[in-house]
Parts: sequence; structure tokens; C-alpha cells
Amino acid sequence: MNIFFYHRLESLNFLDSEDFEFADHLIQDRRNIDSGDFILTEGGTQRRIQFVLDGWAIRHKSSVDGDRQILNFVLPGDVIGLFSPIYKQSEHSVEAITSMTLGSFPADRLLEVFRDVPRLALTLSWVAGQDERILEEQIVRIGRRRATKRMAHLLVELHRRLRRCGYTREDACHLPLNQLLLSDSLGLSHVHAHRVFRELEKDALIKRESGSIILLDLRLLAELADFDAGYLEPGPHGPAVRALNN
Amino acid sequence: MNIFFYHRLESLNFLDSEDFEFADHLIQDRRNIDSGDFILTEGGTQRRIQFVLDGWAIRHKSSVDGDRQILNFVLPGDVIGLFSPIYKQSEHSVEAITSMTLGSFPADRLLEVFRDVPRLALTLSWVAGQDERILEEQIVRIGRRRATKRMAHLLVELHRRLRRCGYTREDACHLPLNQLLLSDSLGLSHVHAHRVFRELEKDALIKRESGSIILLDLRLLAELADFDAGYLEPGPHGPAVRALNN
DNA sequence: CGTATATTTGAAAGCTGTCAACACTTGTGG
DNA sequence: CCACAAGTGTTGACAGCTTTCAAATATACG
Repeated sequence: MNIFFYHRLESLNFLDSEDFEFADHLIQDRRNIDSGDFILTEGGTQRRIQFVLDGWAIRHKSSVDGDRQILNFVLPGDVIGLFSPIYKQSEHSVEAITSMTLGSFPADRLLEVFRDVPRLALTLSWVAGQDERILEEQIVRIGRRRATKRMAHLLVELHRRLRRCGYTREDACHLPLNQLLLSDSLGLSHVHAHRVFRELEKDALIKRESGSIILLDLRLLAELADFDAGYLEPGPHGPAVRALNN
Repeated sequence: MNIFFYHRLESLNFLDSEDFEFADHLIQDRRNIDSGDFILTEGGTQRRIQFVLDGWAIRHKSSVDGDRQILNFVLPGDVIGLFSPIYKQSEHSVEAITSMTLGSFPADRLLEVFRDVPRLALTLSWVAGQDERILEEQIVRIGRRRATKRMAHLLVELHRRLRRCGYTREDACHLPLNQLLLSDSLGLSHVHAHRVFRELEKDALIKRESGSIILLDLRLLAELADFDAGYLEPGPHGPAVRALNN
């Protein structure tokens, strides 16, 4: 099993070795894709449930005017469309923004997982559910914060999410982002995102290096953003897990 | 079973009479609450999975500055926290904005439902998943639309969602909303929400009547908002259902 | 009837978007 | 290796949208 995905599952701290083994067997298929490739298209359907083993993607919708809104970033350890089989079609696209490695299993095996390996099913549901919480925070970010705080808040969130799957050390942090991606995520124009970006850069909170962004001072960024990490829980609730073991 | 909730389940068009019977037994508990009561509090936990049989609520988070962002409106037929048992605590509050009737069942029976009544489990997951799609559209609304379109778009969405559970006729539509709720949902200041509101009122698209909002011309509103209803699917995907019957 | 909540208004400040043009980087093919 | 194209970053000016402030009015509620 891929190391990052393993870390993510392991960080939840309640799967046993059998569960891991099952997961390892279940997610056999591997494929590599390039930056810019679409994993899923608005209006399309999905026959396999996919897992990000490595690389970044964005989940986005495009509006009538042609500009897009990024809903969320898809990181190593994330699930893509766990419950997608019950929907007629996807309402968003998923597009790789780095080269990626994906694992997957056929969507019609999902029921089997729920029936036979409930702890794993719960874990996967939990991972998928995290996604909804991140969407909620994205709404607060866009709806109630000014541009500068918005950007700082997003950057800190991404760092925390990376750290969770063993991807980055405490201090420095490289994000494969550019200003366009930031503006499309934050609901800002490209020009204004650039202005805000320069401001953070001027204050030595971030810098750029060969096409990626480096977070220089996470403490200050988090402070600037009033970052409250509550919505990024480390794992499922203990009692729920114990209930499963009865 | 309550008529609106029944409508919602029935509109999915694939539960059989046994499933309905099970659902009816499962969701025995009933309670009425008043406008302003909290169904769930930020930081609290939830031991029962709750269903809106009648009335409206809002799901919201408050930011450090004290102002709140409404994430979504909770309408008849909606589920509150289907997967909540796997989380340590709630990251948002749910607050009634009208008097309400709620049904519920103990959270620890959820696994039983997944094991024994998979079609019902699927239906409930589908209803809960709809919520995520609505959140996504909320992100696009706030991130990529101007104030006027934002408001029009939200109003049309609410109408469509009400229609889906048999709550309103094709033409007119009463929404138990005020300008504060609209501004808190749309990420606007109260003052600006008011200006936009008056504009829609002036154009005879909406009007007020004893504390609620009436949508006067849904076609024009939808047109003004570039409303695309794709994200509000009527029910789960056929093939997924058939797979369950094997 | 009094208090709290919601609506209303105007003016001013400030944030953000748009426009338009230019520089820079990256990747591709010759 | 160079030239070109495409994408990304940069800048200033300006318009326009939105917030904030502050105060008055209206409405709902006990």
C-alpha cells in the first residue's frame, strides 16, 4: 500500500491488520496520470471509486460565464466520489494539477465493503465526510473573510491537511499552487489575488520557488487567518468505533 | 409517516412497501420545537439521527468576529447529521427558524440499517449526499456571483427544494425568511442585502407578506440567476439501485 | 406599552473587479 | 540551441460594488 494513503488510514488509529489487508487487496488497480488530465468530468459518470495515492487535484465547477470555482483541493489520502454510484452524474470536474498516482476499485464492490468490512467502510465514510466539513469551512472563508485572510486561511488549511498524511514536516511546506489556482479557489479575480499574494510575500509569510509556493511562517499565517483547526479532526469518534465491534 | 417526509422518500421512487414500513418503525420518536431553538450546537454531540418532518432550520457556523455564516437551509425531508456518530463533535449549529416537527432514531441503530435494509440506507445516504451538492453550489454562488444573482439563485433553489417534497405548488411560493437570514447566507452585509432585496422587490420578482417572502415570478428569477437545476437530482441512480437487488 | 429585533436610509470609505498592456516563464518544435 | 507560443505573472488607472457607520423608523413580542 502506498505510504501516504497508508498514513492517512493509519492516522485514524483504529483499523486492525485484517482491515488493512482487505483494503490492500481491494485497491489493487494503479494508474499514473499527468498534470492537467481530468479524473472526472462535469456531467460524466464514475464506475470506479478512486483514491489519491500521490499528487494533487482540484474539484471545480464552471459557471455560465466561463470562469471556474474551485470547490476543494484533492490531496494524497483523499477519496474521489465514494458515494458517486448513487448519483446519475457528476456535478463537478476533478482535474490533476500535478502528476498523480491513483488507486481504485469497482464502484459495485462498495456494498460488499459495507457488509463485510464495516470498520473499513466507516473509515472511508469518515474520510469522505471530512470533505463536507472542508466545504463548509470554504463557505465561511469565502462568505465572511476578506481577501487577505481568505488566502492565509486556505494556505494554512492545506498545510494541515498535508501534515495529516505524513506529507510534510512541521515547519516548511511546499504547495504546488500558482496564483490562478488561488484566485479560482478564493472567489477573487486574478488581479486581486495577485495583489494579496504580493502582500503576504512582502511580509515574508510565503515565497515562491520554481512554480510552487513555500509557506515560511505558519504560526503567523494561522494567526493572521484566525485559523481554528477544529474542523480537521484527526479521526473518527471512539465510541462509534467501539459500537462496531459488538 | 409524516406527509412531507413521505413525499421526499417517495419521490426517489424505488423504496418498496417493506422499506417504508421499516422506516416508519425506525423513526418513531417525534418532537416539536419552537423557532429559535437549537437542534444542534457547535461543539456539541448528537446521539440521535434526526429528520425534519416539518418546518425550517439553518445550519450555520459563527466566525471569530461574532457574525455567522449560514451554510445551508434545512427543509422538510432533510436528514440532520446522518453520519454524525463518527465525528467527535459538530462543527456547526442547527437552529430552527420556524416551529418544527422532528423525527429521530438512536444513532447506534444506523449500522443495523446498513446491514438489514440496504435500500433504505442507500436512500438516506443519498439524501445526506444531496446536502454536499447544495453546499458546493453555495460555494459557486458566493464565490462567483454578484449580490443580485446570488439572492435570486438562492431563492430559486429553495423553491425547487420545497417543490420536491410536495410542499409548494408550481407557481407561488412562501419562504419563512427575512433579510437578515438572506444576508447571513449570501455572505453580504445586512445593508447591502437590503438594497438587493429592494431591487428584486421593485422588479416585482418577490414581495413580502407578514414576515415571509413570496416569490412572484420564478421563471424570471431563474433566468436572472442563470439557474441550472442539475445539482438537484430527483433521486438515486437507477443502476445503483438494481445492483442492490441482486 | 416598552423592549428587542428587523428594516430603512444616506453618505463616505474601502475593497475588489475590470481593462489593457507588458514582462516573464515554461514548454514545444524546428 | 533558438524561436515561438501559450500560459502565468505584473502594473496602474479607474469604475463599481460592497461594507461600514450612524441614526431613524417600523415591526414583533411579551
